[in-house]
Amino acid sequence: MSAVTIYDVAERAGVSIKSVSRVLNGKPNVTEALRRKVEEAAESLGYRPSLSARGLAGARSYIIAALVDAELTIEHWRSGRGNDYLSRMELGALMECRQAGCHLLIELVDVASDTLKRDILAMVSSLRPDGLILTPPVSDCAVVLSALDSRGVAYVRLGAETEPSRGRRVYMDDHRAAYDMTAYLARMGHRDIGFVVGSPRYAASRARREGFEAAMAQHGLQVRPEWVADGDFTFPSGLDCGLRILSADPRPTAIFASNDDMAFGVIQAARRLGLSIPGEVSVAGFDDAPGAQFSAPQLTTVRQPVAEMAEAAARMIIAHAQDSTHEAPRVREVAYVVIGRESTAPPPPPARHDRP
Amino acid sequence: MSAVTIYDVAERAGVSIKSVSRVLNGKPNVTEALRRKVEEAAESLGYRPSLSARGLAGARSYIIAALVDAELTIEHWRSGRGNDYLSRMELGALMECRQAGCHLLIELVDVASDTLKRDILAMVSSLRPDGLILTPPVSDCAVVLSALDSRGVAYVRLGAETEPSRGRRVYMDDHRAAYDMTAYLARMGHRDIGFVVGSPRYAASRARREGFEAAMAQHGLQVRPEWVADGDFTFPSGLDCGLRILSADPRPTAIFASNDDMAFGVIQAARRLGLSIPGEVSVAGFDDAPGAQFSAPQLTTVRQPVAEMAEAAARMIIAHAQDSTHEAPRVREVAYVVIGRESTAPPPPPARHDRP
DNA sequence: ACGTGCAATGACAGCGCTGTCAACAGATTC
DNA sequence: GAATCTGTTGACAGCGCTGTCATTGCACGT
Repeated sequence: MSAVTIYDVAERAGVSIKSVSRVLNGKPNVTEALRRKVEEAAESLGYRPSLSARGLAGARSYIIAALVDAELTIEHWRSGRGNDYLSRMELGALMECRQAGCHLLIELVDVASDTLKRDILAMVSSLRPDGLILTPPVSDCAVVLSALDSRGVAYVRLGAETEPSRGRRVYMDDHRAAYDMTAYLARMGHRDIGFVVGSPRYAASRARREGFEAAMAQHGLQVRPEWVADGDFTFPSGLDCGLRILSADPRPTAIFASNDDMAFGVIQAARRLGLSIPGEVSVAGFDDAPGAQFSAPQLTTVRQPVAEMAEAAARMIIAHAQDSTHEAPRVREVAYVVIGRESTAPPPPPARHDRP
Repeated sequence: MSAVTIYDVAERAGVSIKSVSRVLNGKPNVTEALRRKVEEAAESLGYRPSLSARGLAGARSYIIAALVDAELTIEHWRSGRGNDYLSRMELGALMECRQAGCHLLIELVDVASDTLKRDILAMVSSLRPDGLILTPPVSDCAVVLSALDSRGVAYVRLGAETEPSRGRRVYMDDHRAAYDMTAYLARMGHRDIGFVVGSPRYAASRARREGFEAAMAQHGLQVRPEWVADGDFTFPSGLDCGLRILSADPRPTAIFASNDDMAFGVIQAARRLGLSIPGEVSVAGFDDAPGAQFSAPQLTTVRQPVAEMAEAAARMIIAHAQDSTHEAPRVREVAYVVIGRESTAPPPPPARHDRP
């Protein structure tokens, strides 16, 4: 009826609870005979140590907490949409936790709160997690980082751009990815390329824009202000920006949006304006959102290996928790993939505006 | 530097730790003066009780664990896709947890494991969660339910169909939803409707098929075996089933797939066979997946309020944890919405096969 | 023979809370 | 005024583990 404790196992195996503890935690200096006895007893009783008791008594809690932006979450919740990034992050983290006998806890953080520092400290002292996985935009929040640093809590910043050498970090090169996508369009023959900027809350937005600009400069192409619009990563903002950019005269032959939702918006805008895609306008996105391969047309985009990033992050935390003396790498870059699909094609023959 | 404990608060407020505990847990029989003193002290120290200590000492753990099918998760992880259902579930659960000061923990469960019962018991005694949210197909797994029942752990079954009166349950009427969607197609004028069955691992698959069949019977329409194919909720299986059904002669004028991913597969199949949608074939899905509104054409589907379901589930658990004597409702049905989009339209004029 | 060193094991305290129960004050009764 | 009750507060044990340190047993050297 009631739960099995370490005392039951110790009694069954005829040893002290300390020995049981040692065996179950893989501590050294245990004879093979003892190990077998304990393992058998534990196995036959279906014993698993209490998370609370371990957390309270020992240095480790076997908990990894993922910090997620509350505002973003509320937004998704209100609109009834899932969060693909978050979901993929969790999958990766879960796979790693499972192996290591850790537990994944999702925690909301309001980075706009003026008690943010307190909130973080309170959360940390309440949970005492083995480590934290910070998702964007939390991973770029200086207040959070300094709060965690002050407590010496291990954390891994996912997709962080600012203060690159602070804490542990697993990231993708957004700058280079945006550069590559822009170059991809340029190689196709596009010279007039528009850009939809992402939300300023995310450091990645800036990196993507700068990557775009760098590629344009590198290819001797001009970034025209009327072909650049500020979105906020949502579909409506993409629609809006798309309408604005495509109403310009002359209009670009390609538009690169900072994420897929906005790219869908741009596609919608083009449709409203009677422009065919990719015939008259090419559109590229970023993220490889779930809809990207079912959209009309299928969307050219950049795929970010979010699950892989989270796995690496969880692994870093677990390695640190198991042996904090052994210095493992604190930074890891993962590879992105530019995925060419139907929404991009060479531009129509230049007939609209003259070039000497 | 180190964490704030209840002792610090008690000292600051000049009271015993027990009084601090009472105030912070909202227990009765505390004078206003004491309450204020304690609250001030706690506030000024930024105190938050240790999860582990509370869990160990008291009856509650302030942990709600969501049980997720491991196989499903691994599948998603391998293919690099997110899990929209899971994501929306979490959003809802998180919103509720946040309010109640609970923490959400995601736990993988392998329902195919032959040590399943042990696994569940071990998990429960290790975590001692206030309650569990069971997601499909775990919510329909009898072994899990009986393991939990034997320990008296509170759980809420999400979208469960079998043994309706067992445990707490939040569900949507899949049968009626499928019925309604079928009726929607019939009202449009379709008489020849195909169906793609979902994975037998999910009880919902059966409910949806039966809803479809009931509606067909009700409308005097015949279910032709060659127009029904067994899928497994994946895109490739949808493609496969789509090809099979649409190659039949005669072929149906509409196909209703048990979920959106398979509907996308059917659309792909139609495209390969040179059939226009919805001109020659109408396609309907189920779930309102993220891609459904960006697909070509936009997909007619059924929307399930997953976040709302999870919210209700979390609320049930919290209510029970706070006061297990007060008997709250144990079953809750939520409303679905049939969303008509571009992928369905009246059938083409009957010219292919005769009817007297 | 005896001491020395080291590996294996156990005794015990204590992590930070909550539950139980006792102590005490003030109000109410006869 | 003593007895009783009610509401408020605190002392203390103990939840199930891990960390520290003591103890044991055994191989080795002299």
